[in-house]
Amino acid sequence: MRVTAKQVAEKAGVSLATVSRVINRSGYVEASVRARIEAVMAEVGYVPNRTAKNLVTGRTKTVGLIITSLQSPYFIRLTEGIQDVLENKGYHLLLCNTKFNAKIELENLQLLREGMLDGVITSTGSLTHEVMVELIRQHYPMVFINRLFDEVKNEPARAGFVMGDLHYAGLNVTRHLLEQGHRQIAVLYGSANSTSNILRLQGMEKAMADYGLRPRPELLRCVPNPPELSSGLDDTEGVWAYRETMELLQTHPEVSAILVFYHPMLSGIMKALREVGRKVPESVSLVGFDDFPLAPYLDPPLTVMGQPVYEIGRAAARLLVQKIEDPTLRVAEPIVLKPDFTIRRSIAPVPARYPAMAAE
Amino acid sequence: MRVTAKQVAEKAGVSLATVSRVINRSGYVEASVRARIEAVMAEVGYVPNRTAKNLVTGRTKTVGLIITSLQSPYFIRLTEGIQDVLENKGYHLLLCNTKFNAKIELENLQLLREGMLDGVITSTGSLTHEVMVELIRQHYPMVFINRLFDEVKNEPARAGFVMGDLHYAGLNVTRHLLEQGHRQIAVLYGSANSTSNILRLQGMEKAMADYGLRPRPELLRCVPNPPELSSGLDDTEGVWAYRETMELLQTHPEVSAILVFYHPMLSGIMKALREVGRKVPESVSLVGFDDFPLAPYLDPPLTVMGQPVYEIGRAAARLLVQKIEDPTLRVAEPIVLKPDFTIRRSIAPVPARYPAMAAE
DNA sequence: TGTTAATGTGGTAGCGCTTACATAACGACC
DNA sequence: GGTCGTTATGTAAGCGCTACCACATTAACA
Repeated sequence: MRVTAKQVAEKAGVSLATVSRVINRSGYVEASVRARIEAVMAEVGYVPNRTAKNLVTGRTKTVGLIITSLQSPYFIRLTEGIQDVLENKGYHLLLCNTKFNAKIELENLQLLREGMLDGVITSTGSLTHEVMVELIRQHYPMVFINRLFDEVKNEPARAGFVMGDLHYAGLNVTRHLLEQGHRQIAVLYGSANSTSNILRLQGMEKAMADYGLRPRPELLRCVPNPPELSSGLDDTEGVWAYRETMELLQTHPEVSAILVFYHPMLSGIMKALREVGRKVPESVSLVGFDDFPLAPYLDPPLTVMGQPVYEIGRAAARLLVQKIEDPTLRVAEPIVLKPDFTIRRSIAPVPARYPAMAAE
Repeated sequence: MRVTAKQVAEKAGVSLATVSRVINRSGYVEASVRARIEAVMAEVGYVPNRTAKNLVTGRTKTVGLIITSLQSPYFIRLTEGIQDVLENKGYHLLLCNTKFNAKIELENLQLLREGMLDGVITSTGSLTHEVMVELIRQHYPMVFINRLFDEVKNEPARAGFVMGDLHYAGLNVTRHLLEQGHRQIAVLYGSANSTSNILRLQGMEKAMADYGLRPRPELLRCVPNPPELSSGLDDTEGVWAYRETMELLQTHPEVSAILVFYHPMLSGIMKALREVGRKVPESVSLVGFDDFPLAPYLDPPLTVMGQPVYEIGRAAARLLVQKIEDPTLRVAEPIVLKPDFTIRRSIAPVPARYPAMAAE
């Protein structure tokens, strides 16, 4: 039924080894023999079995990418960067979309242990922290995006790290808002305890500290637990964000600016703002993190603090492939890329008629 | 170094077969023996090798998804639907983003032949038509989204088809515009000769025919050739769409409505409209195909003709898994799902002051 | 002529697992 | 007591390929 290399060998009157050499262009094969074998392969429609090859080489030329959502332009652009690199290095991408569900994430990490993946790139939060540390210690090729592991900082490992300078990002956005008179700054983020959000929040704290202020914990809102989220509903994250924003605005109408750390929440936030009649930017300023093509065409055009996401993706993929192909390569310093601030119309100074927003 | 099932067997004092039975929960194993084996597995940190299993079973529990872009909310939502189903059936997703590059598409289809994929779902255009037909004839499990193959219509095959009713979609949008007085309707689409675009255009033709009109070919604009596109540039499709739209508006200022078949073009189109001072919807109406969370928050809120994309994805994945697991299952009628029209503010009647737009 | 290196080909041992198939013990049942 | 079905375990034949080693031939050069 399916033709094997052995059958090709018999039909061409050569050994299996020679056929293998032709397939992989390895070793020496006389031109005429190669031609004969290739003719036979074409004639019988031979296709090599990749699974068998994977078994004997111990490689699959496949890497896993673990993200939490496909609705975020950040993950999308990241994926594009990664894929563009993988593609021209001959690797394939197995996509795992966790929707903040640790079980799904663990199942896909298991594929790394099971030898189905040569390596993994993760850009998720802290749900599977211990397992990650364990895998790093076992020297599996992994690259983490916007995430660090203090536990293994000084251990030899094949793990790599690529980051945007998120502390700087949080600091700059906050400073910009403070300069415009904002004091009641709210944050909506997707994942508690994720390195990226922690860094951004620390940047924010720093900027506020420079003004002798501190963020108000009740204005920092996070995504709910996974089971609630992964419902397959259209715009799940938006629906949640809508509820959270409504609650926020009703209990804290003094909020004068909102930082959106996680873009899938944007639709819900804007819906809530509309419903309660808070115009952007006249009555509330809005800043997104990470730019996307339609940001300039929103109403109003969205100001964003962006990372060079595509480049981050490329760097991550390059690093991972390096680490896969050279097992001796050990951890280097994290690769850090600078963010860029794109100011559009969704930010405005605090209006004088709302003193509560400027109150400290 | 890595522990194998054989080593586990030795250490537990049983045969390899029994270990395999424990791993797969197949056949009979005495409770005490099972416990002993499991204890050994835990002790030595045994992880089964998936590649070896794949080789002997001839299955990988992995399916490929081929799309043309990640920047389209259509593909994103489709992917989510597919993944949600695959996940709970224990399958994994290998993602192939072709960016209209036939070479990339072919390489990934090859994985199907090579046994690395159990099946494939495609949602792309016509670049690899012959190969698809060949694969269908060879009874590989495949599901096509918004695409039909007349050549194999009456042949037994494992191929499946899932579609939105795109003819109906094109017809309805066009009719709606005609009713508002529009006559010079332009279309910007991503892929020439793709079944979905052909169906939408046929729907459009039908609607116009009802008015005694026909679409003007010079107003129907398609994406350029692949090499031009796949540049890794930020918002590649948008940049192209910008150029195309500028050209369109300059040579045909009488255009009063634009249908956008491919969402990644939207940013470029809106940029062009802004630059030439064509306000939406006052001086030009805009309709997108397929809804997305931020559509209501664009300026102006975008009217869209949407498909139930998530459901299409789910149906496709279910069908594919069925066909993988039951090789005798043969082609059924295409699954067709109805679209839904969401009218927002980006459409308006043709203004009386622009007679050219209403001219036939 | 002998020595060495380069070229070309075959044999075959696995990679780590699943899966017949064989075997055997044990009740149950007539 | 013989036949059967059920439970439980082992033996071994591969799945289709790569990669190592052995061997043969030729070319190159002192």
